[in-house]
Amino acid sequence: MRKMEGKKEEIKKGPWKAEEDEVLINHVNRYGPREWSSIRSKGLLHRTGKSCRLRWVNKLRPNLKNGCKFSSEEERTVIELQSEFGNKWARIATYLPGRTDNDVKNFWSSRQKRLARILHNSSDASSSSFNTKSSSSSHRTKGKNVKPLPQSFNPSQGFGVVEEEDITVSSSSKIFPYSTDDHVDDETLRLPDLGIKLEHQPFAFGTDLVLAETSSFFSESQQPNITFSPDSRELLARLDDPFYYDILGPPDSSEPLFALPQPFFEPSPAPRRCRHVSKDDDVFLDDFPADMFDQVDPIRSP
DNA sequence: AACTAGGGCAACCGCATCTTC
DNA sequence: TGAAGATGCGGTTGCCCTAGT
Repeated sequence: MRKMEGKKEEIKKGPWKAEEDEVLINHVNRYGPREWSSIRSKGLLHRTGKSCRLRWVNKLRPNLKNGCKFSSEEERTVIELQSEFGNKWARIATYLPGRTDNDVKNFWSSRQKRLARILHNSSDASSSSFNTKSSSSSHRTKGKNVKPLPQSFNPSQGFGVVEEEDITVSSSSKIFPYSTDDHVDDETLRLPDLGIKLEHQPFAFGTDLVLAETSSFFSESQQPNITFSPDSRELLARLDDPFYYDILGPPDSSEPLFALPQPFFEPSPAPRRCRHVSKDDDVFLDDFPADMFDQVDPIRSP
């Protein structure tokens, strides 16, 4: 702050120029990746030390995979590690050579946004068929011409509200507000269309568990055409393990669960519990595994 | 061709932690 | 031992590009 007392120090912000990069690289070559603040104090650049460090770490460091999309292997790694560590991007990035914490963070953020949009559209679509058995064609919508989701449903009608401390998610949570006789449309997102029965299953469960529940929930005539990826099948096989559900801990446990052996879809160290369904869609998304749709193969159109 | 929504990405901000004096 | 500065990290913002309408 003392520096600010004299002439007003001009700190440059915004995109980096090639000349600035060159200066920064030269500095690192000479002194190593440290003493970032000295870059400004020496008058080499009018950037803060933080800015210099960030530029080096995210763009100029050798062996970075700049402009290269995440491979499926990297995606899987991120998903698994995120479920294990939570949003510890720097830590996760150490498992991904050539990737920075910013890369991982951006990747995850994009993914979350995509999921949120999908869920939102799906939720909207569902509301248009609420209590309207003949309205199955409205599932075809992709976020258009849909009514807002009712804030509360009658569980007896196949809908319901997840109350605070309520660990039972019936088929009627806001996430899956579908009546079992809703038509499963091939153009809409599969999962929420399935009328899923999710009793005693916190939101943290992944798609595969959900689908496993689903398969026993539908009558034979209602069985949707679901295909499973090899990974999904593997996970489904784990359902035979009687202790598998226990990894989530007791429903009212306030202890974090991440210390326990985890499958790869435990997204947050926060205790998994169903929260009150808010009007704000984003709230429930926080409790949702972002990779919930990843292992669902598309349903073939008839 | 113009407009819009969504995705990807770079960079900034605020806070936490570490290091140095 | 405490204060100040440096560094690290996660969240957020804003810009640009592209595809769809």
